Amino acid sequence: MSPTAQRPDALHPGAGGRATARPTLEEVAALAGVGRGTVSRVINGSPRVSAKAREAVQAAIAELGYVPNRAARTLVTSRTDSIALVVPEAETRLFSEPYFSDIISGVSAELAETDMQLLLILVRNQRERDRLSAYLTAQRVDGVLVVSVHRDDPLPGLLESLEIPSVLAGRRGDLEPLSYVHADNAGGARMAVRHLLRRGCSQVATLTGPLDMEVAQARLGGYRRALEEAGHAYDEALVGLADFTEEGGRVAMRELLARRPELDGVFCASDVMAAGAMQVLRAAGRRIPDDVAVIGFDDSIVARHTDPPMTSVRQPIEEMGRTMARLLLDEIHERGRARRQVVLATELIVRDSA
Amino acid sequence: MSPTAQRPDALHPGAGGRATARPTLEEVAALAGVGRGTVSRVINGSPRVSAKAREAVQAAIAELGYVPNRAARTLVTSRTDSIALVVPEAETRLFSEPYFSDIISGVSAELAETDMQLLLILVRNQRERDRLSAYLTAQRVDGVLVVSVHRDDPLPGLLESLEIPSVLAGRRGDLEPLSYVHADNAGGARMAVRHLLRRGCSQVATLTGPLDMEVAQARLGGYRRALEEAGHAYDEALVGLADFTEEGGRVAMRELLARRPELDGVFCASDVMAAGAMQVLRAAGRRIPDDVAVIGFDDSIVARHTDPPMTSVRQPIEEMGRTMARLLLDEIHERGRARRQVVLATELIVRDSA
DNA sequence: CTACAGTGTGGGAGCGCTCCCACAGCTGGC
DNA sequence: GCCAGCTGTGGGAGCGCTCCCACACTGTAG
Repeated sequence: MSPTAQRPDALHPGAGGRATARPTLEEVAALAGVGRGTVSRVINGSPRVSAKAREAVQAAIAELGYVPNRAARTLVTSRTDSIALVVPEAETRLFSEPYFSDIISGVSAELAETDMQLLLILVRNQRERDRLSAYLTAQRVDGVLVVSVHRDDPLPGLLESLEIPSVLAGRRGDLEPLSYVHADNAGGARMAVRHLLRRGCSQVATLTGPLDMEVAQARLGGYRRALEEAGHAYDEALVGLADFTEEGGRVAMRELLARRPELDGVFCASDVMAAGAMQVLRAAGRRIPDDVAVIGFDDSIVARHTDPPMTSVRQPIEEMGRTMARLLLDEIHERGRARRQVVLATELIVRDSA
Repeated sequence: MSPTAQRPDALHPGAGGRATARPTLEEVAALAGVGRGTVSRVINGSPRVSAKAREAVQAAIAELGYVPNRAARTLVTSRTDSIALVVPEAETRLFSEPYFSDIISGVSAELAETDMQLLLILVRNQRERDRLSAYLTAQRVDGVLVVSVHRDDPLPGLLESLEIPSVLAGRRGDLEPLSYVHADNAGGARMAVRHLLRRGCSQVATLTGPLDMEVAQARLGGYRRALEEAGHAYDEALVGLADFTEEGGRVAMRELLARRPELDGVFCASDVMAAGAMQVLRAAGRRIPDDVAVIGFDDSIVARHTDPPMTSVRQPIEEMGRTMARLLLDEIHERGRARRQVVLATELIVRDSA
């Protein structure tokens, strides 16, 4: 709420040549020769309207080009018919490209069947976080989708206490109380590492994401699991802590190479990290995949353009978006039902880098 | 407006354990010992309130955790304090990655200073186009931003006739009546082609975008201009019609190579097309840049990951987003003012492909 | 015939705000 | 002492809907 200069043109109410005032429900009723209640019933699909009245109303609506005023409806129903997709912006940068837009695609595909409108809200600093809190508190949406969650993010807690229907992409931990959809990160990582081992790699390293994110933890967990299953000892020196970014991948790869020059395989928890790692490896004179095999995660557009094209773990991102939307709609329509939690399968896309 | 089952839980009004009802302005007034008008004035930053009253009101607001009900405000002011960013989804796919999210970044950075909320609306088919029309007609936003426009897109026309403040990213043609922001596409293309010529290329081809888009036309125009300035004849056989996509780039490149095997430079109107073209060139045994120099457009993430890294024309996408938002806010606040049209400079980022 | 359920309907009340009119209190000039 | 001109204030009216009660009008049963 900015404290000043809210209405720069308060002197000219309705000025500016805005098109003629929109017809109201009252006018439709008058034209159709019925009462307001009947028009409302027709608009909202109530069955208790005679065919004759319904036709008269529909004709009047068509003639006047009537469109209901949502604010008025919201005021009385306190439904808004819109849901928010909240994106911690730092995240957008990291996951970059397709992840973000594929989620949106999926969500909006699912919403297409509905009257729900999708709102996008970016949050990248404290100021915007506060604005969001106010926004949510003002009940301006019927539900919230949150893309990617850090363990210490206050937002899910806020959503919980506000009792706003919400679905997370990913989760904070095993005991996530909110609904969520996520990919089988551990399984995908395990698959990737097994692929490397099967290929004959004996010194498999990994580049992780930020470990305050459950995704990153899960992928690291899958890596460990695959090694253990194959009887390899877990070697901390083979674990490079990074942050999902390309630059982070480069830095961590360099350190890894210094610590364990003999490594012959790297599982990276994101494609862009893998791309960074591949640059470093090539600069160090390693051939890919002959000297070092590399696998990424996400199967993003980057994976298809590296040299050589990158083997990567695909997660069904658009499907995740669809599922999130579906769960959220369920939760909105039947308040108080149990939380819903869905895990979707991942898949290894084999190209030339491993 | 779905005609059925609008209110699945009409039987349990207020059921579901939603948190206690939000306080209203009336309650704030009662607690502060003032009238509704005074509270409203405080909230809206009117100067005509005594310090004493203001403090009392602010204390009451804090105590009750009062947040104004936007629907009620919208109902009376017919301001919504939100603007829509409309994305023709097909477009998203093409421009893919950073373009889209950078625009959003810019817009939302500019909006951060404001009370305006950003809504994202995807339109990918006729059904969604209709929904959007209804949405806009219902005046649910104060203004509209449209990302990338085809010459025959009905949306700008609709915006014009609805007299909704709006700003386009790009334009339909020279005589665009709506406000717009776009990059200097012709200039960027010209720069790129001049770079190729200066490098010694004598047979410079181009891959275009879909020519029903002004962007594509402008980039082609810049290509022609640079050739003419250098005294080269315009050779239609060197122009490959494509569609901004990678696959389109591959196909067009193959045809180009068949028609003019002697070509030694290619200016591509998008990075992904350039990436596709590079694959085809390499498959045909041409070395890049030695045999054929390649330049892309957008300087997207793809450009940094091709082999060799791609020279590309950068447009200041985030800045475009900021500017669009700024123009739109201006237009919203001072209705009836002239349309605003801004062109931002492009820049050639030289890497190894040319 | 009256009683009674079941339909379809009209319209009052009210959602939570902003707008604006009326008015109280307080100067200061004549 | 009065009147004008300020401030600051309270609260009525009304934005365009939905909800729901009351009521007319069927028909069928008692």
